Amino acid sequence: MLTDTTEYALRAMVCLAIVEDEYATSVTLAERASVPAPYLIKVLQQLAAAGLISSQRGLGGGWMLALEPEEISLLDIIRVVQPIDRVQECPLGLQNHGKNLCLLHKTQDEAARALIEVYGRRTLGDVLNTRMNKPLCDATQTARLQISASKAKRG
Amino acid sequence: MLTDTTEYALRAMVCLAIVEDEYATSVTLAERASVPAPYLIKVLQQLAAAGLISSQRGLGGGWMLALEPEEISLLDIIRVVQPIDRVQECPLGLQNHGKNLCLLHKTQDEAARALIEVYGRRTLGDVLNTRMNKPLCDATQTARLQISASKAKRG
DNA sequence: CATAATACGGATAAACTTATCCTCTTTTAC
DNA sequence: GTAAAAGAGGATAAGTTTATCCGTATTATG
Repeated sequence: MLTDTTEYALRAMVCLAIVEDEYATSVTLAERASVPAPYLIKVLQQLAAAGLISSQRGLGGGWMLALEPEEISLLDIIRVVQPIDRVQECPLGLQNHGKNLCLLHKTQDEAARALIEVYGRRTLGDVLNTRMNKPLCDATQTARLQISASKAKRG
Repeated sequence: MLTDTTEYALRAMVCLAIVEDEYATSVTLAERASVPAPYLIKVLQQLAAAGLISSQRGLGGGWMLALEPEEISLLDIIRVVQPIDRVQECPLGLQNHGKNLCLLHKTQDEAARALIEVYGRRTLGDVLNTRMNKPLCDATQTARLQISASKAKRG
C-alpha cells in the first residue's frame, strides 16, 4: 500500500537515524538504502522541506536528522510523500451526504484511521532501540548497533 | 490509499448490489458510478475473472453479481485490483532477517493486517442494509431503497 | 585562491497506470 | 434471417510517477 517513494523515504530516514549526528551524503544513503541516487535526492529534498532533516552543502556536507529519532514517527515520514487522508465528508460531493458518510466511505475512513494509528505510534527510535533485527542492517551490523546503543546508555 | 481503479471497482460493485438480480450494462454502470465507460469495462472483466460478477453478452445482457451482497466483502473487491500483502518475511531479502522481521517491516505488516481487518469485515450487504446514506445514492434514492428493503424483509 | 566534494534546480526520459478506440463475436428481438 | 445491443480483446493514447542528467551554487581543505 505504500508507494516506492514512501519506501525510499522510510529507508533513508532509518539510515540517517543509524548514524544520527553526522552528515551522510546522498550517494552513501542511496547505497545503504538501495535507492537510485538521483531520485533519492528529490525525496530527501521533500523531507528537508518538511523539516524532518537538514542539509549541508559543500565538502563534508550531506543530510542529517533535524530531530531526535524518538521524535519522528513513521507517520511523519509517510505523510511527507504520501498523504493519508481521513474521509470526513463525502468525497463525491453527493447532495445530502456531506458529513453523514455512507458506510462505504465510513469504512475508508476507518482504514485511514487504522493506518494513522499503526504508523503514528512508532518512531524511528522504536525501530532501532529494540532487540529485533535493525532495518537495512545485516546481523553483523545489528550486533554492532546493539553494542554502541548499550554503550550510549551506560555513557 | 486506494487507487482510482479500486474506487471504480467498489462503486461499480455497489451499483450492481443495488439492482441485484438484473443485468446492468457497462454504460449504465459507468454513469451511476461516475467512471469512464471504456475503462470500466476492463475493471468489470477483472471482477468477472475473479468470480465476483458474471457477464452476459447480447441484447438485454450486461453484468450482475455472482454472489449475494452479504457474501462479498469490500476486501474481496479490493483484492481483485489492488492486492494487500501481509509482510511475512523480509521483502529486501536481507540475510539473517528472513521471517524475523525488523520493526519497520513488522509495522508495515501490522498496517496490512489492519486494512484486511477493516475491509474484510464489511460486505456489500452491510453498506446497503443500514439506515445510513446509501453509497452513490442521493437522499431520494436512499429513501426508496429503504422502502424496498423493508418490503423485502416483510415479504 | 584553487580544487574537489557536495547539495540545488530545472529539464528530460522511462515506466507504469489510467483511459480511449476499433473491430469482432455473441445474443436477443422482431 | 436480419438488425441492433451488448461484451471481448487488442492496439493506442494520455497522464502520472519514477528515474536520470546536467549545469550551478556552496563549502571545507590545502
